[in-house]
Amino acid sequence: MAFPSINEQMDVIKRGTVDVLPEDELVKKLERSIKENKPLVIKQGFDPTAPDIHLGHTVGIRKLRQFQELGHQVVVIIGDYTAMVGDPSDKKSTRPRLSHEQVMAHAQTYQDQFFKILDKEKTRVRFNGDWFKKMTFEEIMSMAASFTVARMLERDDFARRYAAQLPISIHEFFYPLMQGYDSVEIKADVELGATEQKFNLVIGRHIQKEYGMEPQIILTMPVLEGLDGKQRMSKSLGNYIGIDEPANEMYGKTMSIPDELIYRYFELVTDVSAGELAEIKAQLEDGHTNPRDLKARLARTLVRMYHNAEAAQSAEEAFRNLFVKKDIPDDMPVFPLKEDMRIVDVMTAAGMAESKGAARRLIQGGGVSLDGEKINDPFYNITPGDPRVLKVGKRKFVRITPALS
RNA sequence: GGGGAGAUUGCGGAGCGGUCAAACGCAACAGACUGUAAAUCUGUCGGCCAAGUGCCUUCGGAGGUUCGAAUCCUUCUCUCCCCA
Repeated sequence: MAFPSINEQMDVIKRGTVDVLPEDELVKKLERSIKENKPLVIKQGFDPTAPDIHLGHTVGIRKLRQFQELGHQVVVIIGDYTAMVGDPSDKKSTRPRLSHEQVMAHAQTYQDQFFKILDKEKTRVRFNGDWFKKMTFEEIMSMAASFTVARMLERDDFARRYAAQLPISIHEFFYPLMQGYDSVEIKADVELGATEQKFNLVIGRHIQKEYGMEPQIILTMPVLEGLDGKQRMSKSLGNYIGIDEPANEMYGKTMSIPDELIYRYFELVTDVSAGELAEIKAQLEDGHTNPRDLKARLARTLVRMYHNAEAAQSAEEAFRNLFVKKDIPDDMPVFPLKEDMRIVDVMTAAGMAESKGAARRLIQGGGVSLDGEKINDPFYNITPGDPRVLKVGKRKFVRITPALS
């Protein structure tokens, strides 16, 4: 197999990348790979702590995909053992430890989703439990001996937690060591991770040296901000776009990102070419283009990537009808009504409000309408007559129909 | 091993015997304005009841004192700090 030239490879590798450390070593590795016609081993680890992959994860996965396209060997590590520790990076507290069963179940759904982006044939998947569960205590001690507490405490989050008098459990110190040891096991040439992973990635270099290996290159990718534009995209913060989400959801969520993120999303999570990227950037800055239109293009692009062109088209139409023309959506959940019910009861029963109190407050706050008419009376009675559309907030709709009994 | 401090409603953080479902800030939700963007302004922010000086659950867990406890006592669990 012929590899592209060093420059071509570096251009691809550096798109969107924050750090390549050290860059000259990477160039050397690439040179050697071309000379010996041998692919580099590219590693990225994933904690199967949450079962859904969202756009934030795809930043790294897509970089792996690019390496595959360049002809290199991608190894995805499922951190079944490390997940039981829980990565303390960027967390202010100890994560709950997961059971091995939970982890394995998550791992399966993870893999299904990986291959929406990665080429399955060209990907090796390894579980780090494969080697960790066989380790003797002696081996664990020698691994632990390769690193000092002082260096461990240099790490930002540990330092912060220590200073803030928050608990740090000993087992959390194992996380970076284990991740580093994974690189030893698979003889990684390059390890990819988010910027917050930098410390862990550097430890990988350190440990590889301890084990007499050539250290890996570390490549850090930015952490993608979520829908709120401030915090990292994450499932637990609820500000994410999942790659398995229905087309309309995906489109709508994309439209709600702040304008400042439009370019970043194009750069990090879509395939638009370098030329198009430059054009988008220019349009965002020229003051003539409505950022909304670029955002719509982003939304279409994403839906096309994870669904298809028709879905993108219809999601866009649905979005326009709903929010530009303020029509009601075509599809909405149906609530069968058997007998008269008060509106607050319907809202709670249909899952549109957490409690009757909350429903009442929504009504009093003017957030509820029935067939387009604002309802102000929390005791309003709905009768199972004609089908009616109940709207709560901006985007919760339910169609009330008489129950067929 | 010894001594000290602490655990409050999503988070931070007041409260230190009744007036506490618990100040304030953040987040969140709804409304106005918009481009389901941002910023700003307004309202809400434990649950239940046709809604009131109403009832129920909540201030780490379990007991106790008291007419009355987030507040006092005992004990347990967890955390942090200092000493060894």
